[in-house]
Amino acid sequence: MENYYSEHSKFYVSVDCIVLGYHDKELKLLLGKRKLEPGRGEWALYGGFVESDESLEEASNRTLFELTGMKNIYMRQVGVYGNLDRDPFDRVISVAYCALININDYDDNLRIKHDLEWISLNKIPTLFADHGKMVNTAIKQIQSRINTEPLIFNLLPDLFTLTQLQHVYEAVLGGETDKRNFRKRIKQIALIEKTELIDKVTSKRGAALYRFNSKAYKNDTFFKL
Amino acid sequence: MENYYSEHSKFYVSVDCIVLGYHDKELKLLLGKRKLEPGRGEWALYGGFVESDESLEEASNRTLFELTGMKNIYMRQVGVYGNLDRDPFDRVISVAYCALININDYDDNLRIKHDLEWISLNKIPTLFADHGKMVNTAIKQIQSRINTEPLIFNLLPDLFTLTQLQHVYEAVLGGETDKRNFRKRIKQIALIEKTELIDKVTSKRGAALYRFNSKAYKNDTFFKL
DNA sequence: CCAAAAGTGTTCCGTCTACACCCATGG
DNA sequence: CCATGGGTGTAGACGGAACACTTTTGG
Repeated sequence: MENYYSEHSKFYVSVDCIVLGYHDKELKLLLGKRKLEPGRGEWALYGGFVESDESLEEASNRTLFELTGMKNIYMRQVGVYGNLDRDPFDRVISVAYCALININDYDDNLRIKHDLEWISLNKIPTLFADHGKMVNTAIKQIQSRINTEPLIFNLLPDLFTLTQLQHVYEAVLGGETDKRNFRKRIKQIALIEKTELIDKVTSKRGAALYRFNSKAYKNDTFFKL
Repeated sequence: MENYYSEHSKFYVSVDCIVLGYHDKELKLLLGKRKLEPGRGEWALYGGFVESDESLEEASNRTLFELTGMKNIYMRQVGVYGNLDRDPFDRVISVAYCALININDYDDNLRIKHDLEWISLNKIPTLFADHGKMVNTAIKQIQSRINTEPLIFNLLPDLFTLTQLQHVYEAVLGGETDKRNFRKRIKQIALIEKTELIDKVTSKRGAALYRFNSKAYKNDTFFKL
Protein backbone atom coordinates (compact mmCIF):
# COMPACT_ATOMS: atom_id res chain seq x y z
CA MET A 1 0.00 0.00 0.00
CA GLU A 2 1.45 3.32 -0.95
CA ASN A 3 -0.31 5.63 1.42
CA TYR A 4 -1.73 4.27 4.65
CA TYR A 5 -3.08 7.57 5.84
CA SER A 6 -4.45 9.20 2.74
CA GLU A 7 -8.05 8.66 3.71
CA HIS A 8 -7.55 11.10 6.58
CA SER A 9 -7.49 14.87 6.66
CA LYS A 10 -4.50 17.14 6.85
CA PHE A 11 -4.32 20.41 8.72
CA TYR A 12 -2.37 23.59 8.87
CA VAL A 13 -0.46 23.71 12.15
CA SER A 14 0.83 26.90 13.69
CA VAL A 15 2.71 27.96 16.79
CA ASP A 16 1.71 30.95 18.90
CA CYS A 17 4.26 32.50 21.21
CA ILE A 18 3.45 33.86 24.63
CA VAL A 19 6.52 35.93 25.44
CA LEU A 20 6.71 37.14 29.02
CA GLY A 21 9.17 39.55 30.55
CA TYR A 22 9.51 41.43 33.81
CA HIS A 23 9.75 45.20 34.06
CA ASP A 24 8.83 47.77 36.62
CA LYS A 25 7.34 45.35 39.15
CA GLU A 26 5.03 43.80 36.59
CA LEU A 27 4.96 40.84 34.27
CA LYS A 28 4.49 41.96 30.70
CA LEU A 29 3.36 40.17 27.60
CA LEU A 30 4.54 40.93 24.07
CA LEU A 31 1.54 41.63 21.85
CA GLY A 32 0.86 43.17 18.47
CA LYS A 33 -2.07 43.99 16.27
CA ARG A 34 -2.64 41.59 13.41
CA LYS A 35 -1.48 42.92 10.09
CA LEU A 36 -3.42 40.47 7.94
CA GLU A 37 -6.79 38.91 7.73
CA PRO A 38 -8.33 37.14 9.46
CA GLY A 39 -8.60 39.40 12.47
CA ARG A 40 -6.68 42.34 11.06
CA GLY A 41 -6.26 45.02 13.70
CA GLU A 42 -7.02 42.76 16.64
CA TRP A 43 -4.49 42.26 19.41
CA ALA A 44 -2.85 38.88 19.07
CA LEU A 45 0.09 36.71 19.91
CA TYR A 46 2.91 36.49 17.42
CA GLY A 47 2.82 33.21 15.59
CA GLY A 48 3.87 31.28 12.55
CA PHE A 49 3.11 28.16 10.60
CA VAL A 50 4.87 24.90 11.17
CA GLU A 51 6.63 23.76 8.01
CA SER A 52 7.17 20.25 6.81
CA ASP A 53 10.88 20.11 7.61
CA GLU A 54 10.73 21.18 11.23
CA SER A 55 9.51 19.83 14.54
CA LEU A 56 7.13 21.82 16.68
CA GLU A 57 9.97 22.98 18.90
CA GLU A 58 11.97 24.03 15.88
CA ALA A 59 9.03 25.99 14.52
CA SER A 60 8.57 27.64 17.86
CA ASN A 61 12.25 28.46 18.21
CA ARG A 62 12.32 29.87 14.71
CA THR A 63 9.30 32.04 15.41
CA LEU A 64 10.76 33.20 18.71
CA PHE A 65 13.98 34.06 16.96
CA GLU A 66 12.17 36.18 14.39
CA LEU A 67 10.48 37.92 17.27
CA THR A 68 13.34 38.40 19.70
CA GLY A 69 16.59 37.73 17.89
CA MET A 70 17.42 35.36 20.74
CA LYS A 71 18.25 31.68 20.74
CA ASN A 72 18.08 29.18 23.58
CA ILE A 73 15.19 30.95 25.17
CA TYR A 74 13.39 29.17 27.98
CA MET A 75 10.23 27.87 26.39
CA ARG A 76 7.50 25.48 27.33
CA GLN A 77 4.52 24.00 25.56
CA VAL A 78 1.25 25.32 26.94
CA GLY A 79 -1.25 23.32 24.93
CA VAL A 80 -2.86 22.65 21.59
CA TYR A 81 -5.92 24.46 20.36
CA GLY A 82 -7.93 22.93 17.60
CA ASN A 83 -11.52 24.12 17.65
CA LEU A 84 -13.19 24.18 14.26
CA ASP A 85 -13.83 27.90 14.29
CA ARG A 86 -10.74 29.18 16.01
CA ASP A 87 -9.42 30.66 12.79
CA PRO A 88 -12.25 32.19 10.79
CA PHE A 89 -10.50 31.68 7.48
CA ASP A 90 -9.39 28.11 7.49
CA ARG A 91 -8.89 25.23 9.86
CA VAL A 92 -5.66 25.76 11.75
CA ILE A 93 -4.49 23.81 14.75
CA SER A 94 -2.23 25.86 16.94
CA VAL A 95 0.35 24.93 19.51
CA ALA A 96 0.91 27.57 22.16
CA TYR A 97 4.40 28.02 23.61
CA CYS A 98 5.29 30.22 26.53
CA ALA A 99 8.72 31.84 26.63
CA LEU A 100 10.32 33.73 29.50
CA ILE A 101 12.96 36.31 28.76
CA ASN A 102 14.99 38.94 30.51
CA ILE A 103 13.39 42.01 29.08
CA ASN A 104 16.69 43.91 29.14
CA ASP A 105 18.21 41.48 26.68
CA TYR A 106 15.43 42.22 24.25
CA ASP A 107 16.36 44.42 21.32
CA ASP A 108 13.75 47.11 21.25
CA ASN A 109 14.31 47.69 17.54
CA LEU A 110 12.72 44.34 16.89
CA ARG A 111 9.73 45.35 18.94
CA ILE A 112 9.39 48.48 16.83
CA LYS A 113 10.03 46.61 13.61
CA HIS A 114 7.23 44.17 14.35
CA ASP A 115 5.10 46.93 15.88
CA LEU A 116 4.65 45.17 19.19
CA GLU A 117 3.97 46.35 22.72
CA TRP A 118 4.84 45.07 26.17
CA ILE A 119 1.52 44.98 27.96
CA SER A 120 1.05 44.38 31.68
CA LEU A 121 -0.77 41.20 32.49
CA ASN A 122 -3.58 43.02 34.21
CA LYS A 123 -4.17 45.27 31.21
CA ILE A 124 -4.45 42.70 28.49
CA PRO A 125 -7.11 43.58 25.93
CA THR A 126 -9.41 41.10 24.28
CA LEU A 127 -7.29 38.99 22.00
CA PHE A 128 -7.85 37.42 18.59
CA ALA A 129 -9.50 34.01 18.52
CA ASP A 130 -8.50 31.85 21.47
CA HIS A 131 -5.26 33.67 22.24
CA GLY A 132 -6.67 34.96 25.51
CA LYS A 133 -7.30 31.42 26.65
CA MET A 134 -3.74 30.47 25.75
CA VAL A 135 -2.36 33.35 27.79
CA ASN A 136 -4.47 32.50 30.83
CA THR A 137 -3.39 28.90 30.73
CA ALA A 138 0.25 29.88 30.36
CA ILE A 139 0.10 32.20 33.37
CA LYS A 140 -1.48 29.53 35.54
CA GLN A 141 1.21 27.08 34.50
CA ILE A 142 3.99 29.51 35.35
CA GLN A 143 2.44 30.27 38.72
CA SER A 144 2.07 26.64 39.61
CA ARG A 145 5.65 25.84 38.65
CA ILE A 146 7.44 28.86 40.04
CA ASN A 147 8.08 27.14 43.37
CA THR A 148 9.39 23.86 42.03
CA GLU A 149 11.29 24.80 38.88
CA PRO A 150 13.90 27.49 38.45
CA LEU A 151 11.81 29.46 35.99
CA ILE A 152 12.21 32.76 37.64
CA PHE A 153 15.84 33.23 36.68
CA ASN A 154 14.88 33.42 33.03
CA LEU A 155 13.15 36.69 33.79
CA LEU A 156 16.25 38.19 35.41
CA PRO A 157 19.82 39.00 34.39
CA ASP A 158 22.50 36.47 35.32
CA LEU A 159 23.37 38.60 38.31
CA PHE A 160 20.53 39.91 40.40
CA THR A 161 19.85 41.28 43.83
CA LEU A 162 17.53 39.64 46.31
CA THR A 163 15.17 42.58 46.06
CA GLN A 164 14.92 42.11 42.30
CA LEU A 165 14.30 38.41 42.77
CA GLN A 166 11.56 39.12 45.26
CA HIS A 167 9.90 41.66 43.01
CA VAL A 168 9.77 39.21 40.13
CA TYR A 169 8.43 36.53 42.43
CA GLU A 170 5.69 38.87 43.56
CA ALA A 171 4.91 39.89 40.00
CA VAL A 172 4.45 36.27 38.98
CA LEU A 173 2.28 35.25 41.89
CA GLY A 174 0.56 38.61 42.33
CA GLY A 175 0.71 39.58 45.96
CA GLU A 176 3.24 40.62 48.54
CA THR A 177 5.79 38.60 50.40
CA ASP A 178 7.55 39.40 53.63
CA LYS A 179 11.10 40.48 52.92
CA ARG A 180 12.74 38.71 55.84
CA ASN A 181 10.92 35.46 55.29
CA PHE A 182 11.71 35.54 51.61
CA ARG A 183 15.41 36.08 52.22
CA LYS A 184 15.47 33.34 54.82
CA ARG A 185 14.13 30.89 52.27
CA ILE A 186 16.60 32.00 49.61
CA LYS A 187 19.56 31.54 51.95
CA GLN A 188 18.66 27.87 52.32
CA ILE A 189 18.90 27.31 48.58
CA ALA A 190 22.47 26.36 47.74
CA LEU A 191 21.83 26.84 44.02
CA ILE A 192 21.36 30.56 44.57
CA GLU A 193 24.88 31.76 45.22
CA LYS A 194 25.96 35.05 46.63
CA THR A 195 28.77 36.66 44.64
CA GLU A 196 31.38 39.16 45.76
CA LEU A 197 29.86 41.71 43.43
CA ILE A 198 27.84 44.67 44.55
CA ASP A 199 25.13 46.41 42.60
CA LYS A 200 25.29 50.12 43.11
CA VAL A 201 22.72 51.08 40.52
CA THR A 202 19.50 50.65 42.37
CA SER A 203 20.63 51.66 45.83
CA LYS A 204 23.11 53.99 47.43
CA ARG A 205 24.27 51.51 49.97
CA GLY A 206 24.78 48.79 47.38
CA ALA A 207 23.21 45.36 47.24
CA ALA A 208 24.90 41.97 46.98
CA LEU A 209 24.49 40.28 43.60
CA TYR A 210 23.42 36.67 43.43
CA ARG A 211 23.62 34.08 40.71
CA PHE A 212 21.72 30.89 39.96
CA ASN A 213 24.06 27.93 39.55
CA SER A 214 22.43 26.29 36.56
CA LYS A 215 25.26 23.78 36.06
CA ALA A 216 24.76 22.35 39.52
CA TYR A 217 21.04 22.28 38.84
CA LYS A 218 21.56 20.23 35.69
CA ASN A 219 23.38 17.57 37.69
CA ASP A 220 20.62 17.29 40.23
CA THR A 221 17.41 18.85 39.06
CA PHE A 222 15.93 19.61 42.40
CA PHE A 223 14.59 23.04 43.18
CA LYS A 224 12.32 24.28 45.92
CA LEU A 225 11.71 27.94 46.39
CA MET B 1 -6.75 36.44 -2.22
CA GLU B 2 -8.34 33.07 -2.23
CA ASN B 3 -6.03 31.11 -0.02
CA TYR B 4 -3.93 32.93 2.55
CA TYR B 5 -2.26 29.86 3.88
CA SER B 6 -1.65 27.72 0.83
CA GLU B 7 2.08 28.31 0.82
CA HIS B 8 2.30 26.39 4.09
CA SER B 9 2.33 22.68 4.81
CA LYS B 10 -0.48 20.53 6.07
CA PHE B 11 -0.13 17.62 8.45
CA TYR B 12 -1.93 14.55 9.60
CA VAL B 13 -3.00 15.02 13.19
CA SER B 14 -3.82 12.15 15.50
CA VAL B 15 -4.90 11.64 19.08
CA ASP B 16 -3.38 9.02 21.36
CA CYS B 17 -5.28 7.92 24.44
CA ILE B 18 -3.65 7.12 27.75
CA VAL B 19 -6.40 5.29 29.60
CA LEU B 20 -5.70 4.69 33.28
CA GLY B 21 -7.68 2.61 35.73
CA TYR B 22 -7.19 1.31 39.23
CA HIS B 23 -7.28 -2.35 40.16
CA ASP B 24 -5.72 -4.48 42.83
CA LYS B 25 -3.73 -1.70 44.49
CA GLU B 26 -2.14 -0.65 41.23
CA LEU B 27 -2.69 1.88 38.50
CA LYS B 28 -3.04 0.17 35.15
CA LEU B 29 -2.72 1.39 31.61
CA LEU B 30 -4.68 0.09 28.65
CA LEU B 31 -2.28 -1.04 25.92
CA GLY B 32 -2.39 -3.14 22.78
CA LYS B 33 -0.05 -4.35 20.11
CA ARG B 34 -0.21 -2.47 16.85
CA LYS B 35 -2.10 -4.31 14.15
CA LEU B 36 -0.78 -2.28 11.24
CA GLU B 37 2.43 -0.84 9.97
CA PRO B 38 4.30 1.16 10.97
CA GLY B 39 5.33 -0.59 14.16
CA ARG B 40 3.17 -3.68 13.74
CA GLY B 41 3.44 -5.88 16.82
CA GLU B 42 4.82 -3.18 19.09
CA TRP B 43 3.01 -2.18 22.24
CA ALA B 44 1.26 1.13 21.75
CA LEU B 45 -1.44 3.47 22.88
CA TYR B 46 -4.77 3.34 21.15
CA GLY B 47 -5.19 6.28 18.83
CA GLY B 48 -6.97 7.68 15.84
CA PHE B 49 -6.75 10.42 13.29
CA VAL B 50 -8.39 13.79 13.70
CA GLU B 51 -10.87 14.42 10.91
CA SER B 52 -11.76 17.70 9.31
CA ASP B 53 -15.16 18.04 10.93
CA GLU B 54 -14.13 17.58 14.55
CA SER B 55 -12.21 19.43 17.19
CA LEU B 56 -9.34 17.78 19.01
CA GLU B 57 -11.56 17.05 22.00
CA GLU B 58 -14.20 15.57 19.74
CA ALA B 59 -11.63 13.34 18.07
CA SER B 60 -10.34 12.25 21.43
CA ASN B 61 -13.82 11.57 22.77
CA ARG B 62 -14.69 9.60 19.68
CA THR B 63 -11.55 7.52 20.00
CA LEU B 64 -12.16 6.94 23.68
CA PHE B 65 -15.69 5.88 22.92
CA GLU B 66 -14.48 3.31 20.39
CA LEU B 67 -12.14 2.04 23.04
CA THR B 68 -14.32 2.04 26.12
CA GLY B 69 -17.92 2.45 25.03
CA MET B 70 -18.10 5.28 27.57
CA LYS B 71 -18.98 8.94 27.15
CA ASN B 72 -18.19 11.87 29.41
CA ILE B 73 -14.98 10.32 30.56
CA TYR B 74 -12.61 12.51 32.52
CA MET B 75 -9.95 13.47 30.03
CA ARG B 76 -7.12 15.93 29.89
CA GLN B 77 -4.67 17.05 27.24
CA VAL B 78 -1.14 15.89 28.02
CA GLY B 79 0.79 17.48 25.17
CA VAL B 80 1.54 17.55 21.48
CA TYR B 81 4.26 15.51 19.88
CA GLY B 82 5.54 16.54 16.50
CA ASN B 83 9.06 15.29 15.89
CA LEU B 84 9.87 14.64 12.26
CA ASP B 85 10.60 10.97 12.75
CA ARG B 86 8.02 10.04 15.34
CA ASP B 87 6.00 8.08 12.83
CA PRO B 88 8.29 6.19 10.49
CA PHE B 89 5.81 6.19 7.67
CA ASP B 90 4.65 9.74 7.34
CA ARG B 91 4.68 12.95 9.25
CA VAL B 92 2.00 12.82 11.92
CA ILE B 93 1.53 15.27 14.74
CA SER B 94 -0.12 13.66 17.71
CA VAL B 95 -2.03 15.04 20.64
CA ALA B 96 -1.90 12.87 23.74
CA TYR B 97 -4.92 12.75 26.03
CA CYS B 98 -5.06 11.07 29.40
CA ALA B 99 -8.34 9.56 30.58
CA LEU B 100 -9.17 8.19 34.01
CA ILE B 101 -11.86 5.59 34.36
CA ASN B 102 -13.36 3.32 36.95
CA ILE B 103 -12.07 0.01 35.72
CA ASN B 104 -15.24 -1.79 36.87
CA ASP B 105 -17.34 0.26 34.47
CA TYR B 106 -15.20 -0.95 31.60
CA ASP B 107 -16.75 -3.57 29.38
CA ASP B 108 -14.17 -6.29 29.15
CA ASN B 109 -15.59 -7.48 25.83
CA LEU B 110 -14.27 -4.31 24.27
CA ARG B 111 -10.84 -5.03 25.69
CA ILE B 112 -10.96 -8.45 24.11
CA LYS B 113 -12.39 -7.15 20.86
CA HIS B 114 -9.53 -4.66 20.51
CA ASP B 115 -7.05 -7.16 21.93
CA LEU B 116 -5.88 -4.91 24.71
CA GLU B 117 -4.34 -5.50 28.12
CA TRP B 118 -4.40 -3.64 31.41
CA ILE B 119 -0.76 -3.32 32.32
CA SER B 120 0.58 -2.12 35.68
CA LEU B 121 2.48 1.11 35.49
CA ASN B 122 5.65 -0.46 36.79
CA LYS B 123 5.56 -3.17 34.14
CA ILE B 124 5.12 -1.10 31.04
CA PRO B 125 7.12 -2.44 28.10
CA THR B 126 8.92 -0.32 25.55
CA LEU B 127 6.26 1.42 23.52
CA PHE B 128 5.98 2.39 19.87
CA ALA B 129 7.51 5.70 18.83
CA ASP B 130 7.18 8.34 21.56
CA HIS B 131 4.25 6.75 23.36
CA GLY B 132 6.43 6.01 26.37
CA LYS B 133 7.22 9.67 26.73
CA MET B 134 3.53 10.51 26.56
CA VAL B 135 2.74 8.04 29.31
CA ASN B 136 5.49 9.33 31.58
CA THR B 137 4.34 12.89 31.14
CA ALA B 138 0.75 11.93 31.82
CA ILE B 139 1.65 10.15 35.05
CA LYS B 140 3.64 13.12 36.30
CA GLN B 141 0.72 15.40 35.54
CA ILE B 142 -1.73 13.21 37.41
CA GLN B 143 0.59 12.99 40.39
CA SER B 144 1.08 16.71 40.55
CA ARG B 145 -2.65 17.42 40.36
CA ILE B 146 -3.99 14.71 42.60
CA ASN B 147 -3.87 16.97 45.65
CA THR B 148 -5.52 20.01 44.13
CA GLU B 149 -8.08 18.59 41.72
CA PRO B 150 -10.68 15.92 42.37
CA LEU B 151 -9.17 13.52 39.85
CA ILE B 152 -9.09 10.56 42.09
CA PHE B 153 -12.85 10.00 42.11
CA ASN B 154 -12.76 9.17 38.41
CA LEU B 155 -10.83 6.05 39.30
CA LEU B 156 -13.44 4.91 41.83
CA PRO B 157 -17.12 3.99 41.84
CA ASP B 158 -19.56 6.69 42.93
CA LEU B 159 -19.66 5.12 46.36
CA PHE B 160 -16.38 4.13 47.91
CA THR B 161 -14.87 3.35 51.29
CA LEU B 162 -12.07 5.35 52.81
CA THR B 163 -9.78 2.36 52.52
CA GLN B 164 -10.42 2.17 48.79
CA LEU B 165 -9.80 5.89 48.45
CA GLN B 166 -6.54 5.56 50.29
CA HIS B 167 -5.41 2.63 48.18
CA VAL B 168 -6.02 4.56 44.99
CA TYR B 169 -4.22 7.57 46.41
CA GLU B 170 -1.24 5.40 47.24
CA ALA B 171 -1.30 3.77 43.83
CA VAL B 172 -1.17 7.17 42.12
CA LEU B 173 1.61 8.61 44.23
CA GLY B 174 3.45 5.35 44.83
CA GLY B 175 4.18 5.02 48.51
CA GLU B 176 2.33 4.48 51.73
CA THR B 177 0.27 6.85 53.76
CA ASP B 178 -0.64 6.69 57.41
CA LYS B 179 -4.23 5.57 57.77
CA ARG B 180 -5.18 7.84 60.65
CA ASN B 181 -3.61 10.92 59.12
CA PHE B 182 -5.26 10.20 55.81
CA ARG B 183 -8.70 9.84 57.36
CA LYS B 184 -8.21 12.98 59.40
CA ARG B 185 -7.56 14.92 56.19
CA ILE B 186 -10.57 13.40 54.44
CA LYS B 187 -12.90 14.31 57.30
CA GLN B 188 -12.03 17.97 56.81
CA ILE B 189 -13.16 17.90 53.21
CA ALA B 190 -16.84 18.76 53.08
CA LEU B 191 -17.08 17.65 49.44
CA ILE B 192 -16.41 14.07 50.50
CA GLU B 193 -19.65 13.06 52.14
CA LYS B 194 -20.31 10.08 54.32
CA THR B 195 -23.46 8.21 53.35
CA GLU B 196 -25.66 5.99 55.48
CA LEU B 197 -24.67 3.04 53.33
CA ILE B 198 -22.39 0.29 54.44
CA ASP B 199 -20.17 -1.81 52.25
CA LYS B 200 -20.12 -5.41 53.41
CA VAL B 201 -18.18 -6.82 50.48
CA THR B 202 -14.62 -6.11 51.45
CA SER B 203 -14.91 -6.49 55.20
CA LYS B 204 -16.88 -8.47 57.71
CA ARG B 205 -17.42 -5.57 59.97
CA GLY B 206 -18.61 -3.31 57.14
CA ALA B 207 -17.22 0.02 56.06
CA ALA B 208 -19.01 3.32 55.61
CA LEU B 209 -19.47 4.38 52.00
CA TYR B 210 -18.56 7.89 50.96
CA ARG B 211 -19.44 9.99 47.94
CA PHE B 212 -17.84 12.96 46.24
CA ASN B 213 -20.26 15.84 45.88
CA SER B 214 -19.43 16.93 42.36
CA LYS B 215 -22.34 19.35 42.12
CA ALA B 216 -21.09 21.35 45.07
CA TYR B 217 -17.63 21.24 43.53
CA LYS B 218 -18.90 22.75 40.30
CA ASN B 219 -20.27 25.73 42.19
CA ASP B 220 -17.00 26.38 43.93
CA THR B 221 -14.11 24.60 42.32
CA PHE B 222 -11.87 24.39 45.29
CA PHE B 223 -10.31 21.11 46.31
CA LYS B 224 -7.44 20.29 48.61
CA LEU B 225 -6.67 16.77 49.53
C1' DC C 1 -12.92 -17.86 68.58
C1' DC C 2 -10.06 -15.84 65.43
C1' DA C 3 -8.74 -13.60 61.22
C1' DA C 4 -9.46 -9.45 58.71
C1' DA C 5 -10.57 -4.97 57.90
C1' DA C 6 -12.66 -0.60 60.20
C1' DG C 7 -12.20 2.91 63.02
C1' DT C 8 -10.19 6.32 66.30
C1' DG C 9 -6.41 10.82 69.29
C1' DT C 10 -2.38 12.63 71.00
C1' DT C 11 2.18 14.27 71.03
C1' DC C 12 6.05 16.14 68.76
C1' DC C 13 8.56 18.59 65.56
C1' DG C 14 9.48 21.43 61.82
C1' DT C 15 7.80 25.07 58.86
C1' DC C 16 5.50 29.27 57.87
C1' DT C 17 4.03 33.80 59.48
C1' DA C 18 4.00 38.08 61.62
C1' DC C 19 6.54 41.73 62.88
C1' DA C 20 10.37 46.56 63.38
C1' DC C 21 14.61 48.45 63.51
C1' DC C 22 19.53 49.69 62.21
C1' DC C 23 22.91 50.33 58.28
C1' DA C 24 25.38 52.46 54.51
C1' DT C 25 25.72 55.93 51.20
C1' DG C 26 24.90 59.42 47.41
C1' DG C 27 23.24 63.63 46.76
C1' DC D 1 21.84 65.19 57.17
C1' DC D 2 18.34 62.83 55.25
C1' DA D 3 16.01 59.95 51.94
C1' DT D 4 16.47 55.53 49.90
C1' DG D 5 16.89 50.88 49.61
C1' DG D 6 19.72 46.88 52.09
C1' DG D 7 20.00 43.93 55.55
C1' DT D 8 18.87 41.18 59.88
C1' DG D 9 16.13 37.63 64.30
C1' DT D 10 12.61 35.93 67.30
C1' DA D 11 8.31 34.22 69.06
C1' DG D 12 3.85 32.10 68.28
C1' DA D 13 0.70 29.51 65.27
C1' DC D 14 -0.17 25.94 62.42
C1' DG D 15 0.02 21.80 59.91
C1' DG D 16 2.14 17.35 58.96
C1' DA D 17 4.24 13.01 60.77
C1' DA D 18 4.74 9.34 63.93
C1' DC D 19 2.54 6.06 66.43
C1' DA D 20 -1.05 1.31 68.66
C1' DC D 21 -5.01 -0.38 70.17
C1' DT D 22 -10.19 -1.54 70.14
C1' DT D 23 -14.31 -2.92 67.43
C1' DT D 24 -17.14 -5.83 64.62
C1' DT D 25 -18.50 -9.96 62.45
C1' DG D 26 -18.38 -13.84 58.98
C1' DG D 27 -16.73 -18.12 58.68
